[in-house]
Amino acid sequence: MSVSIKDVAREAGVSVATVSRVLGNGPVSEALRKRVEDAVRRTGYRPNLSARRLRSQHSQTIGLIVSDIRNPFFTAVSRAVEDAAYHAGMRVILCNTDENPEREAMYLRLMQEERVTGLIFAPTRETLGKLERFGLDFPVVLIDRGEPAGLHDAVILDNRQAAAMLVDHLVERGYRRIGGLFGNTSTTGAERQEGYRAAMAARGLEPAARFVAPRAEAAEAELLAWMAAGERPDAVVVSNSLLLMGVVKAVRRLGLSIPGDLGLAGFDNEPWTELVGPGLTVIEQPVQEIGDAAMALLFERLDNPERPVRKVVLTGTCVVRGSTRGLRQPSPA
Amino acid sequence: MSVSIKDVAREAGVSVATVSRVLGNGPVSEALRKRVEDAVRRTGYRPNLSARRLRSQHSQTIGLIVSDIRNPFFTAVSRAVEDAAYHAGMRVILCNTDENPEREAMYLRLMQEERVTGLIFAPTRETLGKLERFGLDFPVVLIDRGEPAGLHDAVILDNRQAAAMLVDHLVERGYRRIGGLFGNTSTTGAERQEGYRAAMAARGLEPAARFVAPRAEAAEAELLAWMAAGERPDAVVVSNSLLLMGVVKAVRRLGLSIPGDLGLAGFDNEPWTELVGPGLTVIEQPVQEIGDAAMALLFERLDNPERPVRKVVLTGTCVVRGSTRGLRQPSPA
DNA sequence: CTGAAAGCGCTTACAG
DNA sequence: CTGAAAGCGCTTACAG
Repeated sequence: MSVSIKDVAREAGVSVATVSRVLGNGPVSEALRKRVEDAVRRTGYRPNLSARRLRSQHSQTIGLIVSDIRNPFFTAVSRAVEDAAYHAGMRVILCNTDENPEREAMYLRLMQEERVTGLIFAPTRETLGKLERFGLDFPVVLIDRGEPAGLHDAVILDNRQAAAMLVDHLVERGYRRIGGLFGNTSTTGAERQEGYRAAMAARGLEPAARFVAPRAEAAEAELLAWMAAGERPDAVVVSNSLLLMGVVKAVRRLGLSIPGDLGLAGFDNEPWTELVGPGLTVIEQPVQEIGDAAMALLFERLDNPERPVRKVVLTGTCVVRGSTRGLRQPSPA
Repeated sequence: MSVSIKDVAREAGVSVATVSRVLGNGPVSEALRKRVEDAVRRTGYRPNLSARRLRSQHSQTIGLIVSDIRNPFFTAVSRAVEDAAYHAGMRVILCNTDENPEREAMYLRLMQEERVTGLIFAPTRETLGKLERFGLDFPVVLIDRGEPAGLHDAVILDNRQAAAMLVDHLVERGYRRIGGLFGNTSTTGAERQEGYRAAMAARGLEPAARFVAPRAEAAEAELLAWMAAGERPDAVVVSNSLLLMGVVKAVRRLGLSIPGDLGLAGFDNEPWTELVGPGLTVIEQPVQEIGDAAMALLFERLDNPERPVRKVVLTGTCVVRGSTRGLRQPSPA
């Protein structure tokens, strides 16, 4: 079919070993190197990566398994990972699980069949709990969700502190009945709920946390139900941007004004959060650093498989916008 | 290192050929099949895909090269492609070019080295013009940008008609000085500009088209400059969602109201377009169908390399929202 | 149905 | 610096 290293060798009048050395920067005389390079050009030769990987036993491949690349947090992280990978001459296999444990299992098997060099993985709680059973024989770095185990290197945000920041900010702006809406599949949602709860307790306020599936429609429905019930919150903390979008939709349908009728603060500084209503107050994660740190941990682990497990905890930034400006002043009676 | 087919054969007391047949659904007696399956379980064997691909000469791999997976149009298309691919037992290699011809060239070479079964590609105009020089020996289906050549199968939107729809809609809503802002690297931008221009001419209106790099910041800067100049448009047609975002930012900075001071209509029905201001009027592309059609063209081409080149042209839908509701009525003098 | 053997396209000690 | 040869882990005619 396509031209192989043998064809190039014949064309250049050298052995295949010499061709291989030219391609791999081995020691070759200038004269032969020139002849081989010409032959490569004439034949349009392209090395067969499957053969190279098989023979060299190096896949030069990093696996990256996330819940959904459409989540801008993962989009940004994946770009950082890819950049670092290509810098190191490696490729990246990207997989979306939609938080589905069956898909996670399928992709973990794929990673083994591809003989990946290492894996960067944002698992569901369920899969995280039984990760050891997969018998992975390559290093794994967890991102976004590292709790509670200490079996793998991990890069995570201080989710409790970040959620608490949002609560503290809302309290300072005069909100008191602050509800919390969290995703129910990841450890991230659980940790943010803990930070929310702790901050509320520290202020002597009554927490009101709800959990939903990580989809905008679920958040929208939940908020509609919530506002229809008796105990309306005057502000809501939301644990990710998908849910945040659903909340904004619900607020629109109800004809409520932000921040006058409802304060709103959430996670992830996506481009659109600046453009919606008065702008949404959000926690910005250091996505570039998260991707960089994950790759750094992976390479260090490859260098030294025996080094103790390490967890890198990064801190988010609170980007304050109009959505938390304060409640509408009640008109004098 | 890891367990190979030989280890499984030894463990099961059969030949490697039999193990291979069990894995590949070849003809094997029930008794041996059972022994092999047990041995696979005990050893935790996972086939080596590099070896399988090399020997079988089937990579079972589809290449997908797009400008930026963060562009929700490509995100949606890629999900459709991946679903179809996994249905056919194939994997997908996804590459982002950022509309950079050098990256496109690099990835085209990679596709050859991976010996992909076929490629789905959204090229820049520059690369499209010299695609033949790469000597690709696998079928290519172009998406999003197929003009002008007829050398490859392609799935495209009727961009001229879609842009004309937006112009017609704006005219019906009373806008007259309708500007157009287009991306300058893809054929898509060029075609939408043609549709815009034709529709304006048909209405006897003066077109005012501007081209910018496909980034939000470029669109923002361009619109700021535009509104500062003498001839202000009363509405703008924008050729993609990245630019649309930049335009919204500029409008906010200028303190203009949509649709009262400026009508706004663009491309791609992303979730956030519903949430910004009064909602943005956009063209929705049939993304699922585009992905499906591309995969169908690819498989048909693999079945029959000799069939004539085919181009599938799909039509967009105009989703009308508040951003084109009409100009503010001038207050009576 | 089953096994022995060849070979996919490379890389890499091993000699020279 | 260079080449002949072995072998990575599979699949697939070829016999039986």
